[in-house]
Formats: sequence, C-alpha cells, structure tokens
Amino acid sequence: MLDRKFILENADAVILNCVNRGLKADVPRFVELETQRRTLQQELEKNQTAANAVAKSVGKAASPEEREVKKEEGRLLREKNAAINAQLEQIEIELDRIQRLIPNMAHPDCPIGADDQSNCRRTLGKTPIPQFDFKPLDHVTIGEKLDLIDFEAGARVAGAGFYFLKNEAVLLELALQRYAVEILMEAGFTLTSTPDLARNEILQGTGFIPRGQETQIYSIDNSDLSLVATAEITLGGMLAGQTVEAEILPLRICGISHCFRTEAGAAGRASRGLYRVHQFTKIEMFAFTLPEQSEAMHQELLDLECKIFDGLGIPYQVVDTATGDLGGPAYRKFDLEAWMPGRGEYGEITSTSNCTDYQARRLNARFKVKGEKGTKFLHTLNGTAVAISRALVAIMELYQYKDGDKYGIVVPEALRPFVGKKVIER
RNA sequence: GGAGAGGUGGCAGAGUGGUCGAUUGCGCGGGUUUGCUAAACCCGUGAACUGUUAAAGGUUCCGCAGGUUCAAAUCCUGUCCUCUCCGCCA
Repeated sequence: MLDRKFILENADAVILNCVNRGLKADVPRFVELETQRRTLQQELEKNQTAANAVAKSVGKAASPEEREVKKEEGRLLREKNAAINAQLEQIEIELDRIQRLIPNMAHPDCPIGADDQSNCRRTLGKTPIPQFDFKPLDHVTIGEKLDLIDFEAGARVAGAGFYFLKNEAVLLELALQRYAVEILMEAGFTLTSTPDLARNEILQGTGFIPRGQETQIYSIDNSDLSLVATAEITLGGMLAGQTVEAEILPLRICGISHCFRTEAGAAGRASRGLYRVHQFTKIEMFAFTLPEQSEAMHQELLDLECKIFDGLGIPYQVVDTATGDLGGPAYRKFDLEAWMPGRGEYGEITSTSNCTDYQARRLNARFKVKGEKGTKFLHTLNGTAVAISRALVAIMELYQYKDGDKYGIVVPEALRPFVGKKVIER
C-alpha cells in the first residue's frame, strides 16, 4: 500500500494514477478521513498524557480520600478515551478499506492506457519465428499424439483445469527447472523451494486477496491458510516484520513452488490446454533491494528472463505493460510473450514487476543502515524464471515436426543434457 | 495427537501491579590513560508514530490480539512460535 502521509500530500497525483490504471478508489474521502483521524489521534494522545499523570499521582496520594478522588478522575479520562477510540476504530476501518484499493504509483515511463491494447513492445528475442511446411498443431493435439499430457484423467481426479504430465513431458518439466536454476545460481540467487501454502496475512501483504468474490486464491477450510498463486507470496513473506542490515542488500532469491489459481471466470479457446490451468510448477525470482537499487534490479530480472528464453530458442517479444494492465502493487511491469504457433499469436510466458515499497509497507519489511538512525521500507521485485506449463506450450508448439504422417518434438538443445534425448517420438 | 516449560532491547539474562522503556553482563560507538596492541577506567547506545528550522516534548511498543484496573512486562482470556517428554508417521 501507499504511505498515508504521501496520499494526503499528493492527493491529485494519486487520483490521476487511479484514473490511468482504471481503478476506482475514493481518494477525496480518504483525505477527509485521514485528516479527521489525525485530529482525533492528537486529542487521544493529549488525553492519554493526562491519564498517565493521574495514574502516577494515585500512588503518591497523601490520604485515602485523595486517592479516591484521583481514581475517579482517572476513570473519567479512561471513559473519554474509550469514546475517542471507538470513533477512531470506525474511521480506521474505512480508511483501510480505501487504502487497499489505491494502487502503487506508476513509473513515469509506463505507457498510459486502459488495457493491454496500450502495452508497448520494446524488443524481440534472438530466435526468429519458425516457418512450418505443414499446418502446425496446437500443444493439446501434439500432447495427445505423443502421450505427453492426460487432461481427462486430471479432470476425473481434480476437475477441469487439472492434468497429468506424462512420459517426456515430465522429463521436460524437470529439465526446465534444472536449466533455469543453473542460470539463477550463476547469477547469484539463493535457491529455495518454498511452502505451497501461506497465511492469509502474508497473501494480503503481497497484495493478493483471499476469500473475495472474484478471488484467484484457493483457501483451506478451518484455517487461515491458502494455497499460493505464486512463490512471490512466500518469498516476499520471508522478511515480513523483519528489519535487515542494508549491507546485505540486494538479496536475490529463487523459489520453486507449485502455483494454484482458481481462474474464476476464465475460459475459452485462448485458455485451452495447458495455457490456463489450476496448478502448475514455477521457478520464481525475487529480490529485496534498497530503494536506489530497484530499477537496475528490474532490468537485471528482465535480462535473466531473456537469457533463459533465448537459451531455449523460443521467439518472444518484450512488452512494457500499460498502466491499466498493471497489478495493484506494480510500479512497472515487463512481460515476455512467446510465439505460440498453435494459438497463432504471442502468449504471456513471464512477467517481472518492480513493486517498490508497496508490498514491503504492508509486510512491514524494512532495512537499517549501520550508523544511521531509523529504518526504511525495502523495495521488492519479482519475475518469472520459468512457468513450466506455459513454457511447455511454447516448446511443444515451436519444436514440433512432421515426418510423413508421424509427428514429433525436437528437444531444445539446452535441455538435452537433462532430458537425455534429442527427439520425442512415438 | 497428549503432557510440560518458555517467549523481555544486537546477544545473554533480571524483573509477579505504580519508583520500569525496563537491573546487570557482553557487544557496539565515543573518550581518558598508554611506545604499539591489549587491559583498565569514564560516557553513550532500541524502534514506530507525532512534533520542531533543529531541539524539547508527547503517544505507543516486553511474541501477537483482546480483557481487568486510576495504573499491566507483571493478573485474566485467546492465539502464534520455540523447547522437552510421550504417541504416531513419510
């Protein structure tokens, strides 16, 4: 979330930002309430000062009668405080409700626009889009022909949107993980495999909303836990409530987790097969940085994503996401979109966001500079290294071939050491 | 799952209703003494919010959330976490 004082002092900019991002938040009401809250808070503190003085004087009272008088005085002050507190609580609830709706400020260079139509293409990857001398199949059909994915069994076991990977698809899943992890290790990332569940408090801290009407989140009955939608949640939560020394920053962390998404309301041809599923494995990059380091780190995460997908020989475009298409916590977001022949269009395969101090404020994750007084909020960034299901869509569709009436998939060179073969055929 | 113990400042560890935002030791910062280093001695040393040009001042914080009381680190309730023992288990 944004700092309250910042909202108060920059109300116009905050309102404009909400408009650019297509979000409705009652900022004027927030300003009014926050101003009220401050006045009440001061009154409360003044009153408390008096109450503290009275409490101290009771012990020093000369006579039992005087003591009783003081006690009564204290009682009255407490009642007055309770009344102010009740008012404050009401205001606090509404303030918090509005504050949660206010998104992060957007980077000044961020393209302004209502939706992904305004996204701006920055660069292309190194791999050209392949030409086929036959009509390329989509990954669902190839998966069926080569016995790589079983959607029917997935649906029987857990419902539509679940699947079994089979045979070489499993080897590809493991290979992609190993391939990505090696690149990240070399780039100085600490490897982790994270919990797949997290407390709702942590979800909210990172900007995810459990149990809402249109929530993307599965929650566990009779508990305050939810299945994570991304390791961004657990990695960000690692430093919740912590204050770290500035000298250990930036921290680069890689997290392997399963990701669970309800995908409420998402269906249709564009979501066919593995493209939009309820569960997938993902290697996530996460960074905690000093404020002045976060822009360079964002570029670093983007460069790593490019390196990973150039290395896999997957053609992609890098997209600078428009204001209306940013998530709430993001200050700026870059997506890699891979060419997917089965779809006949680009499809998102990675996403990296700089969340500045927006998540850290809610998580209360701070840093301290040695020798200086006070603490400040960290900056947090996240980026997809590999989302296995989407990477599989791209690989299966881009690397397919037809030999007579037999279909097959060439294993990308970078994955061959881990898969142990050059082609997948039946 | 059952039984018990405990969570206090960077660390260790006192503190069972007011004199406690907290004894003490270590650590850390500064100083004195001193060929150098060390030792010794002295002074200082938590955070958030608020306030000010800067200060002073004020409020809050002893895992977290409530409650009792004029007054809570201290009493009560809930909750989270850690440790020990027993049971179960990949």
